Amino acid sequence: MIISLDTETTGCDFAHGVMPFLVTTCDNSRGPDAIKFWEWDVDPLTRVSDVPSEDVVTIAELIDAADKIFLQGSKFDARALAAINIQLPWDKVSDTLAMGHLLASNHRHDLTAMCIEYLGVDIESYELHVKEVTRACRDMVKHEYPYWKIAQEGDPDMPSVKKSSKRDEDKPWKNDMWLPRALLKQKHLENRPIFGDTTWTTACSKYANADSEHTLYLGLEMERLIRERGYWKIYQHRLDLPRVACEMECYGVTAIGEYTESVIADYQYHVAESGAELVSIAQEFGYELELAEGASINDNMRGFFYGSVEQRCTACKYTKRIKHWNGDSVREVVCPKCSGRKRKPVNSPLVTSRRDNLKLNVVYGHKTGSASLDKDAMQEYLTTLQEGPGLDFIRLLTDKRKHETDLTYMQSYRRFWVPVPGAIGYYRIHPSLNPFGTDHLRWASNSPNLQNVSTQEEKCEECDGEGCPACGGTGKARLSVRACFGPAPDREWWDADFRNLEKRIPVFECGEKALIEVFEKPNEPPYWGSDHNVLASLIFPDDYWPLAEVRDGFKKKHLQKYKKIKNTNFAKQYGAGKRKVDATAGVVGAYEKIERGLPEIAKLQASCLAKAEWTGWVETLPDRTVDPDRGYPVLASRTEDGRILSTTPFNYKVSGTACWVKNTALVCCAARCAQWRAEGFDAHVALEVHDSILFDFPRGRTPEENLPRAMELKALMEQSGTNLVPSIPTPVSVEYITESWAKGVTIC
DNA sequence: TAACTGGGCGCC
DNA sequence: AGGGCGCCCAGTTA
Repeated sequence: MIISLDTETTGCDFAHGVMPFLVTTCDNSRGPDAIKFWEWDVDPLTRVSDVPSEDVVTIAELIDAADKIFLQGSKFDARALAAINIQLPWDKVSDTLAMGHLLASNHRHDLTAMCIEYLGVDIESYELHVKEVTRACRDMVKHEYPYWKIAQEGDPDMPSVKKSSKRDEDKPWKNDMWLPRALLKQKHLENRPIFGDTTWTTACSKYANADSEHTLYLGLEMERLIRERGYWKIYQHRLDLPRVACEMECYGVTAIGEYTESVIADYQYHVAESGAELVSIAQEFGYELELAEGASINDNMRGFFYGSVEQRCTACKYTKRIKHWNGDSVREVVCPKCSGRKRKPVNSPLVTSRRDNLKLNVVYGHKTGSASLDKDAMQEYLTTLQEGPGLDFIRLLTDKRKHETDLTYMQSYRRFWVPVPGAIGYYRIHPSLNPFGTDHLRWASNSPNLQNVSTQEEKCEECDGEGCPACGGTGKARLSVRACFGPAPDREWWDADFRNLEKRIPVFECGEKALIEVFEKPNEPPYWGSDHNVLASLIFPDDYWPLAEVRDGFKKKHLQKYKKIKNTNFAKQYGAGKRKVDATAGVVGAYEKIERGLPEIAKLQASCLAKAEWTGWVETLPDRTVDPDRGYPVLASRTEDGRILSTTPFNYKVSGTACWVKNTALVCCAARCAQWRAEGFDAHVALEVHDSILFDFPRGRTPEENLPRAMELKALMEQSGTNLVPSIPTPVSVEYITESWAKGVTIC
């Protein structure tokens, strides 16, 4: 028997007690009883659902009897079922989300969109109805039962709920689909008039049942397509990912409470202090500054940067500030407030006053052409402005924005964390992981996203060496946000990074000689293991070659040029086009010089583009252990007018392949950890960040005790690269962490 | 008030 | 026209 299954829950925050309140299944008998569902009451005061144990038994038996189970986003259902003590048998699972990504990596992968794409069926009406009903109920509850626990931003039990979010799942009403049933029940209990109509009671179950029914037929159709296109082996292999993601999510990442709290307090103090200083500088200019929150800039601040125009009514208190920083002309008009009103028009004139304030030159953003105040633009001001209050202002503001960004991150970690039992002062964060969440093969992570934890450390400004009183001789004014995380007291972390993974893949695939030398002869001239040096030799040959025999010779003598080369290299890696490459390098024709100097890479890029323009997609390098003939298909991006976005095919192929390597490594390492756990060694995979994997081990008595295990995982990771066709050496470096994530010790 | 867009910034 | 993501804020619009 083949079944599909769908769960509706009271939210996404499983670590905070979220529960399923509806389970629906559909089998492939096509009979009248194909669809079954169980809907449970949710206590409106606690949001705990009342799940009869006989229902749990029935559902477990049904799952047990099934040969195959179709799920849309199996990781979510696995976690929901785990909350009612049902273990999902992963070997039976087929996931329509995984299939949707395989069949069309950059299309929408929600059930509604995929039903339209693959079945030609529109099931949106069910969702729209349940949305309408739920929102109406939420409004009623807000007035009549204000003490009911409906989903709201700021509720500590539902940290992922956001007022306005792009993700549907995070929207408040999405968490309250149990509400219509509860509200109707309450009204009935109180003998109060029933509202709405009979469809209200069933809106949620009808929606859920439509989901499970369509998941079944969608799943069957998608499996057919995957077989037809020859990706069956790859699909089977990909099905390991949601299971691993589920394990990682359940385990989570530990954070150090005391440190996080003290850094938050420290940053808050600094932000408040620099904020006050900024206001006072503006005051010297006679300008009433209103600072924006976080790293953002508001119109008031823009007025201070570029000059402001203010209009005041001569008769009333009306004032209007006009942004003239973008060149808007100012028309003098009559006051809109006290002119032309009901009685007789007064026509009070407005008085316009202009101020120059900081009078910065506008730095234009490259995307929209509008004025930009990002950190690049700020950097421009920092280097061009002369000493004075203006420069002070920019310096302070740059700092404040950075601190505020870090602050919001840390505050969100605190919102999501839960105490670690038995480890006072330690907390665990369970970010949601989506192995199918990007346009290529990277994983997405949210609530919170631990893939963007800042690594940047702040230098001590008063530092004059060893005996510095400000920093204790460390040279650091503040540790990075990364220091908020670390292993629990009886644990240790091993952080394994693929070295230059995305750079190695194309180089070894096409055999570009100079770059292979970089990787194979890291301690020899002329490149000394640095691909920056290769670019330097191409773009600044006259500067580079005389110094090529000395390690870091070019870097030391031409630091500014070296920095430009480095940025150019990064821009190139992420797919920058000709104009941007030339601009970053500061050399006209830099792009061509690179192309001529690295002809094999250029050929590979061209062939990726040609393939994408012909077929619309590229394939990652095949994996001989999965399917030696096929790689994973990744659709290229297209411009608005339908052409292939020329920068994406190569980039997608390379980062897709890199992630394939990391994904296969992750699966192997997770399996190894599971084996160790079965043997009594409690090892876990805690996190992945695109080309790195973080392992959480029990603390050894010495750093060496668990080293062999770490080396075994390193070897497993490295094996993934050699499984590619062609085989690619993918060395892994390993850090050992006992205190905080910012203080790793490089082992190899 | 909610939904949406744009800009900014963190990571790889 | 510099790839991928998530999150936050400001400002506009329905």
